[in-house]
Amino acid sequence: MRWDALEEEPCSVARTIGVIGDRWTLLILRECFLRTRRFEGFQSALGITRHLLAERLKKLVRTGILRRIPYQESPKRHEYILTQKGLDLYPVMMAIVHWGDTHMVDERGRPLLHEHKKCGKLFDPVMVCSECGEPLLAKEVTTRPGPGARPRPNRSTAEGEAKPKSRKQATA
Amino acid sequence: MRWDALEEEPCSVARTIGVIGDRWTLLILRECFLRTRRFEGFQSALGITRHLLAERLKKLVRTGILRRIPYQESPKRHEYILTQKGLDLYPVMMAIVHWGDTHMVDERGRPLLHEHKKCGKLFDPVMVCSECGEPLLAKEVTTRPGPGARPRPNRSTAEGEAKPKSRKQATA
DNA sequence: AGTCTATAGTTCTAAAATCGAACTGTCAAT
DNA sequence: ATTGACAGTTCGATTTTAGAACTATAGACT
Repeated sequence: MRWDALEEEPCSVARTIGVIGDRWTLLILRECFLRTRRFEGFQSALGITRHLLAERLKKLVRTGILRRIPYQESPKRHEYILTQKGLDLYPVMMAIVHWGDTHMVDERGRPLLHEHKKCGKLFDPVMVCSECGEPLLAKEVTTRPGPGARPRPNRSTAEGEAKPKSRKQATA
Repeated sequence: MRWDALEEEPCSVARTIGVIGDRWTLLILRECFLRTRRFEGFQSALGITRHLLAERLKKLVRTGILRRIPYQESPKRHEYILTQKGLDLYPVMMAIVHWGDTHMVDERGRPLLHEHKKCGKLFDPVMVCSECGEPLLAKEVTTRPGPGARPRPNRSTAEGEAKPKSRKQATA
């Protein structure tokens, strides 16, 4: 599977990953949400090589996540600003932050706290159901094919109720 | 920046990305949430090389996201099951799915719909504030250093109010 | 006994991506 | 004339990934 093929898969996860699913891109987006806007700002904050940074920024502009806006003439200089499409990645970022806060912090605790201007409190992000407002748990959700569904490539026999014709079952 | 260094950064995004922030790992996790559990199942669903799949599964087990559980003896065979830590990645997955559903679908529409067993309806995932329950928007959130904060490496002069000593301002 | 299939890997070489460092170019300030 | 800020580009060396073949165990089939 080549990586430009990802964007044509009939799967919203695969398509999204095709655009933002690499390490540097995600870190660049973190910086965007922390208000970094300029080449040097990204470079010094991340330690990314200039070569890759230039390439990733180009891709983010090409995919409509960032906009490249001039902030001065002579010499021409540009800032990279999140578009609405880019801002819509906020839940992805917050979900990542929150998982890290929950499972990856060291003894010092969280490096960053978030305050919701609307209610004035420090908060955690919670993923809820748009219909009933309850927090979402993986076990309480089922999926079904949507209008854009296509048959998945062979998942063969590896799935399901594990019917190994007559092998000794593990006791776990 | 080497990649094992990511997990020691004082940033929950960086640490999380150090664990799940590559393309194959995210796709493997998608499969996990779609109930794939076995080596062959992942391999045929994803088209990943067996070499990389083995490596990524090992890492996911090592980081406590998957558990490797025997399901038969002779020959020994194992399934890869999400731990609670892994299940907690559900909001990350759903945020990615939802962004893809919003910004990356083709004319056919969504490939997959989600039903919430609790309320019985098809839903979208919404990220809300744990304190007031309102949907979270990037612009309505401010950050402050938490107990685990450490000074960030030089973000130098690239930030802030863009005070180019006296250069011609762009008109944008 | 020999062969086939299922499953879960490991090994190897070639191709692609990334790193690290240096280099280019514009313009203001000194 | 030189230096510094900024935004890249170029290039050889290193690391990762792709793609294919190979190993191993054991039941089923002939």
